[in-house]
Amino acid sequence: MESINDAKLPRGPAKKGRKLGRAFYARDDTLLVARELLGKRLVVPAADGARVSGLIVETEAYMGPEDKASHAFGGRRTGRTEMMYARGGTVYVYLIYGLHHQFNVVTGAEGVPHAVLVRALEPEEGAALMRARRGLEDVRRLASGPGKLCQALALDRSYNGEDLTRTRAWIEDAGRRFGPREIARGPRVGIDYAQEYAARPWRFWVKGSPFVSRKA
DNA sequence: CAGCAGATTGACT
DNA sequence: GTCAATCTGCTGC
Repeated sequence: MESINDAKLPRGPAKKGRKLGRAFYARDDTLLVARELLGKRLVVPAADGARVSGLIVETEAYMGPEDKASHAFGGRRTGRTEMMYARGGTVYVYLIYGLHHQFNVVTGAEGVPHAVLVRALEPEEGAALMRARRGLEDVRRLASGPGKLCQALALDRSYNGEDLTRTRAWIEDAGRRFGPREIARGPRVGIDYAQEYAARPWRFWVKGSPFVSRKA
């Protein structure tokens, strides 16, 4: 039986501006995908076709059904979490605290409920539109949190189930590569209830970036 | 800067 | 009814 993880990534150096393909997301090492998403560019075209984008500077890995912090812990399947079981490269967006959206990238093979939460962006294209949507000027605060970046890029539940290899939203190589010394890792945010999983260092961020949701 | 209340929907960890 | 992968605006140091 052929595994989806046998899929090969494009050989040679990653090409700047190239949209990431299925093979990037479909790997079963979700922690690796979370790390490698740092420095990639999340792009969401606006209604007029203008690009609104930012470099990913902070991510978190969620790995159900083992991970007590995951919505898919214990194999839970509900209307909300169903998309976590889709194949890698699928978008999982949900509403939290009744008002904030959270943008996740599903990883692994279909049936494996792993995902990476994108927690912060360094704004690039469309900063003016982001400022208007966020109602503030400071570029460091436009997308420095999972709820903030969804507001800045106008990501809502209509993106749930979207395919990142298509055109409604995607992630592309930005020609940025961070080595181990440029990446920090630590416990995930807001999951104190997750017992032994609360301390797992499954949050990754670009060391020293002023665009992350928190420095430590 | 820290601490906290409030907003408000989905799931029951 | 309670709490959640959050954020803002307020109070008070």
